[in-house]
Amino acid sequence: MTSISVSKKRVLTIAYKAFAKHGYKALTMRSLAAKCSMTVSSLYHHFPSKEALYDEVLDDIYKDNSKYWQDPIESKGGNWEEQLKNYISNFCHIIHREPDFTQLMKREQLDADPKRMEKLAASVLTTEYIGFEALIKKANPNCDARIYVMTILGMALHYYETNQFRCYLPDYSEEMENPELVAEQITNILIGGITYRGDN
Amino acid sequence: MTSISVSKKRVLTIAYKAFAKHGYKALTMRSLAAKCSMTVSSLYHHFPSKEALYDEVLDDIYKDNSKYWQDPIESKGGNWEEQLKNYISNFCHIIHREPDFTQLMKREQLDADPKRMEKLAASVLTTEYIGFEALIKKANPNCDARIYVMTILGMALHYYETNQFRCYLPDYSEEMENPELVAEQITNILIGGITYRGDN
DNA sequence: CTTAACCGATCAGACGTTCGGTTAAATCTA
DNA sequence: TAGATTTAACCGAACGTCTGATCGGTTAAG
Repeated sequence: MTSISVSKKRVLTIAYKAFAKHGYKALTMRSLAAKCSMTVSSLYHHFPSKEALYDEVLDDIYKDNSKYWQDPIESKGGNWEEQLKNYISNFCHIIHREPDFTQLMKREQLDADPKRMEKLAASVLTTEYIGFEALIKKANPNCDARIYVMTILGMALHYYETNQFRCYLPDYSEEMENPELVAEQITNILIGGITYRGDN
Repeated sequence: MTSISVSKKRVLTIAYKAFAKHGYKALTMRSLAAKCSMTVSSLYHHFPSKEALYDEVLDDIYKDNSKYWQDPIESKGGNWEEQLKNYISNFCHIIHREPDFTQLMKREQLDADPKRMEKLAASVLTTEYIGFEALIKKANPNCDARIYVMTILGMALHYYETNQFRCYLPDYSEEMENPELVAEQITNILIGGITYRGDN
């Protein structure tokens, strides 16, 4: 079991960002090679094909990013309000810090290749999903937790997915990117609805 | 001022769905021509270039879809709870009915061309955005309405953006696609938080 | 002397685009 | 109204370029 070479790891890192930015089809092996300061043939020394390279990128980031979600909800104790607050705050910080991940996942969803969808669901989102669903059920055992989970995650995800064009909307300001602020607004809604005022 | 020809309109309709499904780069003029049952040269009779064709598609759907959002929030009267309920229900029905629109807009956001972002913000979302922001401010004058609007719209948008892979998650069922059900769950959260029970 | 890493040159096919036609309906003119 | 001319819609064949991929090398470390 030989460990992964340094330069191969470097290609994977650069390809990760490039695929996220341009998409699979729009990123060519030539432009990727240029970004890596090597030739196309060198890329093919490390990877048998463009698709295999892309798959390795996905495997890599699924492995890297799954650990973010492993932070167990129960670990810090507290009632469900505090656990929810921590969870949302953590979630907002991660997707704010890792825009490439969010972008690439969204491209995956749009292209919707069945095999890759299955992989995505199995590797990243089931652990993430199940833990958060349990928390929701604790807060409200009678709700449809499947729908609650997806819509709630969508609050943060969609918010940061629109950061490229949000600046064209009225009343934009820099502070709107602050994950702590966003997490607080979302948590307020989740705890008491849109009329809720955080300082009770 | 000659009106648009039938076959050109037909191309625009087919291209709309195809661009939404595959993205700009992945959809070739040859495959589009095949979908339209014509040759590539015939496409170039109607449009000067692929990019011009794509721009016309965008102009077309911006015009077509902006009327959906014109349904004024105030029109049906009622307090803010009822207006919110109507708004969310309408929103969920639209994005459930028009998956191509949601998909293409998401691709636009990912590619994030500045000029197209500006156009998107100006043509579709400002009217939509301003009306909904006013409703949010009516419900809670002290909240950060800019963040509330984006996160709340994200609940429905992200939910239906994930419909291609949601079926791989645990406990999936067909009824989860029903826009009336989804709208109800979202409205419950917005009115009273995740612990709220609709039947008060 | 094996091996990993890299390179330049090159391939076949796909790509956006152009060109010179053909057809049939619409419009104009005698 | 009959014939001439224009126009919109379409097509097949080709152009130059870009694309993913291959091949036969070179270099340097183990």
